[in-house]
Amino acid sequence: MGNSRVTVREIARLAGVSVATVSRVWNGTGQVSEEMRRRVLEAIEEHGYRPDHLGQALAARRHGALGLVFPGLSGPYFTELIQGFESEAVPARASVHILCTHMREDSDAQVLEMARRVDGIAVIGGTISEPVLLRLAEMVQVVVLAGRGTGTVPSVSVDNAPAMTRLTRHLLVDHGLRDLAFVGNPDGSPDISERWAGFLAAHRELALTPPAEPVRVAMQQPDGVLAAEQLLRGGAAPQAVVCANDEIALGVLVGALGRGLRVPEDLVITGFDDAPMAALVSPPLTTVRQPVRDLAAEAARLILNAVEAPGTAAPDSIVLPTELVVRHSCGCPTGAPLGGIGQ
Amino acid sequence: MGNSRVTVREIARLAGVSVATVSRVWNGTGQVSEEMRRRVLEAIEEHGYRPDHLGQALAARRHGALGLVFPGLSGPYFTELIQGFESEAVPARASVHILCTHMREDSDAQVLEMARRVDGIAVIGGTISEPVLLRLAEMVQVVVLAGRGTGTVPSVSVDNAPAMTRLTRHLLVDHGLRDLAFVGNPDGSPDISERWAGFLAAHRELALTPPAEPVRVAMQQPDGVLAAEQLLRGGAAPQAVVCANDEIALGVLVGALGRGLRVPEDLVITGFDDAPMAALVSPPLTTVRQPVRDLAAEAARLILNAVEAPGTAAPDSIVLPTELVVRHSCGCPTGAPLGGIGQ
DNA sequence: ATGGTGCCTGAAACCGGTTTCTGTCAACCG
DNA sequence: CGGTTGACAGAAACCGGTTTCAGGCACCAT
Repeated sequence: MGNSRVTVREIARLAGVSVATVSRVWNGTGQVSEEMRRRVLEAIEEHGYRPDHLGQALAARRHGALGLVFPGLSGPYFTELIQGFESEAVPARASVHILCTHMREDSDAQVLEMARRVDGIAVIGGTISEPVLLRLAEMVQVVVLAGRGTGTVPSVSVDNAPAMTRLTRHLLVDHGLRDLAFVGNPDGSPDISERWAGFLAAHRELALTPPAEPVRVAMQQPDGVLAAEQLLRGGAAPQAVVCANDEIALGVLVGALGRGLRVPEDLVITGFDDAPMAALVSPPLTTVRQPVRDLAAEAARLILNAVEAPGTAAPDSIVLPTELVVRHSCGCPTGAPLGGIGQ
Repeated sequence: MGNSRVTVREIARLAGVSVATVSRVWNGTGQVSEEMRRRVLEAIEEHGYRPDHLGQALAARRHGALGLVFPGLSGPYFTELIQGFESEAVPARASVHILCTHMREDSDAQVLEMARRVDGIAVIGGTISEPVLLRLAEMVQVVVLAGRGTGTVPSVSVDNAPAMTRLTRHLLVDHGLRDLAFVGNPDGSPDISERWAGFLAAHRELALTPPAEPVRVAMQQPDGVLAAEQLLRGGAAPQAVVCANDEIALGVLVGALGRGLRVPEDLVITGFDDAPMAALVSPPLTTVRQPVRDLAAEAARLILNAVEAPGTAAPDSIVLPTELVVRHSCGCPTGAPLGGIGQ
């Protein structure tokens, strides 16, 4: 019945065997006679013995745990990341530790503290400084998630820049728009930085002048509403608002509709992520689909493999593909065929 | 320089002292002469020694970790929970493990597995069955978060039913509405169950007939869109849609606006949570504010205290207050004073 | 009878810390 | 001078597992 206080030695005593035998029976390693096995299993059963995780971990010099470090938790993007990460970790019997740095100044210490408790860590790009990242990497296996790695540190990310270039080109070329705004803070994360770069690149390749500055706001829906107010306040509203993610886009959409604008007739809006809501709002959102769950799952797999086979060279960085999803908010007719659009 | 491979005994050897002294110096316990302290600190500094967490935890018989168990991760509610929980755990030097059961059938085993790795667990109400909850409680400190406890298991929740009764009464009495629909699955979680109960109670106390059945959908924005389609499809649309949370409400709002309805003129919509977006949509959402972060922080505190002082009797269950937030989506004029409304 | 071979088993070492317990030594007191 | 006290240091036990290593034993071939 009872459970947590009973140890191997206790079980060994009760079964009249050595602790080695108990361990062998429990783990199914080595050779154990049928008689011994029966006696041990009986004692285990009767006292509800389960080996202490700390003891096991100490002996194995492995924590059986993976860490995930965020700047802060917000929106479907991060929840998807967590779940993708978990979907790989849990079957591998690794628990998932999470840490939100919130950009606190003691967050470096906290990340290093986490490193003492896990076998590997996935860090969301832009969350911690490079020196700390490197120190981390000499303690545990590290992967940068949604960002660029650093020499020894591999990364998993998506092809943000090309995707954003395709999307922007679609607006500039196929819809003939000229006055685009970009909403999102490129300094906030590598993802955004690359999307901003892709946005600029599309302008450059067409010899058009992009806006000098993005509208720098955070990544959540309310921030989009804020951005909409800022953009639509003066008379000089842009023709299109290219948003760094869907959440911002949904916020901008709410803000625009709230001011009586028609989308896409009066204002074109695009997002990034293809969040579940993107397809459901009116008008449905033109966006870029990225495999967020896969991204995190891939990161977890990378870490688990490296932990499993420590000798192996640091794995290469991985870039997952994205997909342009054209809906109605860019001005395309609803249900437009996707073929042949934007290159 | 190096770090992770160096142990107490190594440092002891290098400093020419015993391991006991190294431990005393590091922890600042006991009496150590200035000379010894200096030698030890020098060796520690030079080799970048940090005590192994597993060794410490094993000796202390404490993991220094807390667990958080979810059905699945979705929306701002859960991210707020995580962050509230973390805000208490991290300063207490406890790491946070998370587990999404996704209602998998092996989730019981996974929760029990988690119990071997943490000092205490907060379980979101309705996530695991009562027998498992009780088994869990004999292994570690357990708190039910947003749900009712079970005898020995304390809980932290909000006054869902009274709050929903107040909100419903506001619609029935102050706005004279008669045909209300409830969107949300009462079997999905104790929270929703209580809100549905509160909704029914308001009807009962006014001798009115509530709808026989709620519209059973999940808790995210897309589900609200779905519910809107379902409710508004036939000619028999209700006068008001009372949603189990803000996310559903925002989805219903999007769905309703998409069908050309005016809110609140043609359809009244209310939510629950007071999520950030609630105040920003048009019309702003009438809802109930609940202290989600505090809820989780309180749960973490409960666990930490219990772990700190194991002798103490199981703490009482805690019910945090909520607040009715009247905005425009219920039909009240924008910026209406809150005083004197709904009791 | 002797030696070799495999199968089982348990004592002991190990993982990396903390803590108790014993003992030394100097200072202080009568 | 002998005895008490207190500060300090280290040996060893402990936390709860796993794994190595050596030995006992049965069986078989020579």
